[in-house]
Amino acid sequence: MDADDLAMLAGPASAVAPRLLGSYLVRELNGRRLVGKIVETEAYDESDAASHTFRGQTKRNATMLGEPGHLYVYFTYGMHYCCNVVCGPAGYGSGVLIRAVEPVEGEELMVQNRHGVIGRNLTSGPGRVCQSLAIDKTFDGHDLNQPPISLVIQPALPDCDIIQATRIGIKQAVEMPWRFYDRQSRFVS
DNA sequence: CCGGTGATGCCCT
DNA sequence: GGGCATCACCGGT
Repeated sequence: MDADDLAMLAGPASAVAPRLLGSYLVRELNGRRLVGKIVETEAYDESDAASHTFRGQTKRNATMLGEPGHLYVYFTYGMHYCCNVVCGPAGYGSGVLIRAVEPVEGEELMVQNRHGVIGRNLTSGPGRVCQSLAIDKTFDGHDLNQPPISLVIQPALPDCDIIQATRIGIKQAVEMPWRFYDRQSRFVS
């Protein structure tokens, strides 16, 4: 990421979320590279009742109020990790949940991380993304400009390929249309 | 293909 | 002590 990319991430989550479609999440693991193309995202913002930051800063969500371009990882439902790209200015709690990626490189190792799951279910869903790329809470706060997890921004998808919809799995603010996915991808949750 | 449900642990109230 | 930004598995279609 260069200075322009970081400036983009400092913008509002609802603008960053569609902009991240088509970019790459790169994970270096055991000397190998795992690359996933981001194909589904959701925006979360402190003005938003579904967001972890809605009720202010806590020990769990502190990363989300930090510097844009870092990774916010949280644990949920007793067994899954989910990861977000922190966005917005420092001090403002917002981020973009990575809900699905498409394997681009290192698919065999992703399958191994997922205990043999193959096909669409390999990486379609936020818990699956983290498991396939071996991302856990130890990476909460990680700078996405540094190995072993980095974000490589690609050109924006054309508008005609971006579908906007309501978010999944939440009980608050269900009507906000802050989920975005790539129409061309079969790896959407 | 679809909906229901059990698993399971941490954070917040 | 309740609730959760989920997943895998099961059964019925």
